[in-house]
Amino acid sequence: MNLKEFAGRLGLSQTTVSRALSGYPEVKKATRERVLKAAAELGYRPNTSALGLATGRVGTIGIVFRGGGDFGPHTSEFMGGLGSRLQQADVDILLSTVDSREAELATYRRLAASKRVDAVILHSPAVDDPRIALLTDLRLPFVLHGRTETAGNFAFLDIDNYGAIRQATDLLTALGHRRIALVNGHRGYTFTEHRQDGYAAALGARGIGIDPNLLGNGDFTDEMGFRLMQGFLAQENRPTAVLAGSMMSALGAMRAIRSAGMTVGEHISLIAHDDVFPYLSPENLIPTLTTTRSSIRAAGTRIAEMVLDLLQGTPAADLNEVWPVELVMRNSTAPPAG
Amino acid sequence: MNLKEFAGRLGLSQTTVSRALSGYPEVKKATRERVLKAAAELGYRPNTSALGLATGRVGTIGIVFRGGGDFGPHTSEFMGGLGSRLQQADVDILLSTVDSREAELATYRRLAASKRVDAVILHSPAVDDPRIALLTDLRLPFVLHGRTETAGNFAFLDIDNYGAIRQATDLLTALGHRRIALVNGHRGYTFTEHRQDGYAAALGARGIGIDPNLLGNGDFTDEMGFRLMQGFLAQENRPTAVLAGSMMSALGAMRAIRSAGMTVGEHISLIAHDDVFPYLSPENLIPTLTTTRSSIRAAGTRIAEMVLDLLQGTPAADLNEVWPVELVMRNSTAPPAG
DNA sequence: CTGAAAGCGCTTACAG
DNA sequence: CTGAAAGCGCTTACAG
Repeated sequence: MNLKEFAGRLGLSQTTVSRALSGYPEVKKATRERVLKAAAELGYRPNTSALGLATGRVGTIGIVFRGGGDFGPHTSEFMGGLGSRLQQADVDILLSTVDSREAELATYRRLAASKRVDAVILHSPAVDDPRIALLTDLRLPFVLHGRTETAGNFAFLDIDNYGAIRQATDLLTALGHRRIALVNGHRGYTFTEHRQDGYAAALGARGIGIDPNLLGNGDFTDEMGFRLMQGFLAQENRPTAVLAGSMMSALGAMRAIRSAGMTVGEHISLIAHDDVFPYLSPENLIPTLTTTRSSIRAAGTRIAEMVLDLLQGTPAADLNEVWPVELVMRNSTAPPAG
Repeated sequence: MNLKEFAGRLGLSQTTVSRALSGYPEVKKATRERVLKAAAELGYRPNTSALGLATGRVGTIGIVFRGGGDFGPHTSEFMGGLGSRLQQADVDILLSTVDSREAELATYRRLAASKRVDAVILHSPAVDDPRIALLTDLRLPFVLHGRTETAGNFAFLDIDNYGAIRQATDLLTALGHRRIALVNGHRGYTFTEHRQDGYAAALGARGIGIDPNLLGNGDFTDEMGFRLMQGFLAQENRPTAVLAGSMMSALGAMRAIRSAGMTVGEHISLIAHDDVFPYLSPENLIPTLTTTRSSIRAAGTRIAEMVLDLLQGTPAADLNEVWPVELVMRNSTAPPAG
């Protein structure tokens, strides 16, 4: 059923019905109520394409993922938060999958040219990220999950990765550890660099140099945590503590430690970064895990609000947030053994 | 830039340009090539809303998730497969998040009434699922991931959950196990029931009765696997083997077994269903895990093809597939301990 | 407070 | 092989 038919049934003009539905003030209260009631009863909804053509707004926010690796548990949590908040505003998410960085850029061009979305969410920023310039150029509004050094003012929400790892490393050095391994993300991403900076600063404060053999980079997966940890343990001068970039990496690291016949929280201390997965709690591991904690789902929710604000006209420069990260001590951290 | 401007630059009518872009045969080859080249150079793309209005097709497939629980690692893998295939056809995914079953039904009504999507993907079907009737009624094309007993012919892709668990249970009984626990999904879902049926059939074939105390239902999470397994182990007459519904449940079950001072593949045999997570391989666990294996990502890819076929006019009745599940023996299964 | 009509940017029968 | 024009279903200045 279209507007014409719907208005016809009510004996009103399309104009009045449209205004009643959009909550314009000029419509008599009784008329509006009648229209709203009928719309609910008959299930009338404006055609999205027509609405998009007429207003230039389509009620959709885009997000692009790289097909394979990107689509992990972190993404799920983030999308859960993002989606549930957007849904309250009747905004949907348009999800595009791409195979490469070039394809990602091409997708933003496509989305902008075809006016398929009102804004996009950017994620996993690199220190120097070409997407910022592209989107600015395309005049496609966006909110960045993370930060970048790229100039320009734009909306973003990041967590304090530097502070998180700085705190965690400080705890370990305070306990007496001097050989601390870091299971980090891929080089070049802002969060990876910030974490390494926090690590370096904490070690520097204790006069401990950085041993490149204790630095590992890779996906935040069980598999990669296992492999990197095995590598650390195979070294002559093995670490007495590890910082794991995610709960997944931590699971892998714990397996590697156990298979080497050692015990977490006794022979090796472990601190993990916890994005708060409802199905994988550090409280439930054995031993319970000391973590740096920040909910990625909450970040998704907040970013949804930020993008809605942006579309309402809030200046991007007013939509910048950096969230602190909490260090939660549990049983996986102890002074170095003997 | 819109069609009018773009056509103007080329000195052609909108009609001809539109036809060239859509690959209509009536356009002279030289003209078409000139148009295509210019479109690529100038980045011209038809406005999606206008295109949707004119053709009734919007190039978008919808999928609805329940905000909290639905959005787990299984979803990620599925979406990865779905998205990468749809992207090749320049089709995007519209993702809606809801809080309840009622809200999900309301969302399909909204999507249909506002013509926001060309089709939807349905997932997690219940044995008797009201969504089938609703979508049929709304004439919104759909492909179901899973099966249901509901009448009507519609497109679906499911895996043979019955056969998977039947095989797995047969292996355990053949090894001599008689007390076998089942960590299953929530009751009412088709896959849960099919799995339980396969389990019951295998036990029945050996004359073993079903002990309700060995049946557990819940989310496929580490947490739930841990809790259910703890419950099984706390029983007087504890099981000697367990079937875990997912790799996540298996991780939790393994932790529970270890914390009870027992060893998987020695004191307790374990078979997990593996949806093939790239970051969590049964080969890498200790011991390596015997699994029933079926890639949920591959299912997503295939469902993408099915929905594209459906929109091309393939009858839904021709789009029904049930995939076999492979049993892969590794080291977590052994005869019951003395 | 309400309505007739132009316009958003396409596609596609119809005419040539 | 190409084009002028109607039509898809809305919103919104403009007029009353």
